[in-house]
Amino acid sequence: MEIETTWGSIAVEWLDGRVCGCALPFLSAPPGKPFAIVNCGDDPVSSFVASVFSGTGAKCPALAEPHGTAFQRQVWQAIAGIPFGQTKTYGELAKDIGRPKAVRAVGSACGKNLLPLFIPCHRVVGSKGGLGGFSAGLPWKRFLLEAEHARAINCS
DNA sequence: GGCGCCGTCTTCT
DNA sequence: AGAAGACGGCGCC
Repeated sequence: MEIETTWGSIAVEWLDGRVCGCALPFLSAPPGKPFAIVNCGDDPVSSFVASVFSGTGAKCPALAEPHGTAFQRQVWQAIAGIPFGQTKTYGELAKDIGRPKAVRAVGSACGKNLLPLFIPCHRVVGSKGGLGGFSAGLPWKRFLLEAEHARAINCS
C-alpha cells in the first residue's frame, strides 16, 4: 500500500498483517512545501504512520522478522526500545548491546534498517547533537524529530 | 568553535 | 584481505 504525502509517496509492504518493508522517497533537500498527508487509509499501519508524523505516538503494529545479521538485529531491537519523543546516541546504543566501541558498526547497522518509521532509527543521533544520517534523506529525520519534540538536536 | 586524524567494529567486494 | 561506513574522542589551529 502507499500513503501519499506532499513530500512524496510512502510505500509500506506487509505480509499476514506484519510489516516487512517501508520505503520513503529520498530527499536530499527539504521540499519547499509543508508536510501533509494527502491520502491515508484507516488501517492500523496507516494510522501508525500518520501518528508518527503528527507526533502523537500510536502503538507500533506487528513487524515481520527482520532479515539481517545477529548484530544488526541487536541494534534494531535496541532502537525499538527508545521511548517516543526521546533520542539516543550511537554511542549509548553501542553500550546497550555490550559493544561500547562499536559505534561505527552501529551506525552502519542503522543504515540497513528496512523499516524506517517502524524501527525509529530517526531517534538515533550523534553524540554532539549532530544528526548523523538517514537512509531516505536527512529532511525526514529532521522533521520527524521535530514532530516528536526532540530537543537533543539543534533545531535552528 | 571548527577541522583532521586515528581508533574500533561489522559488513561488502 | 582490503576498503568503507548514519561514530567518538583528542589534539591542533
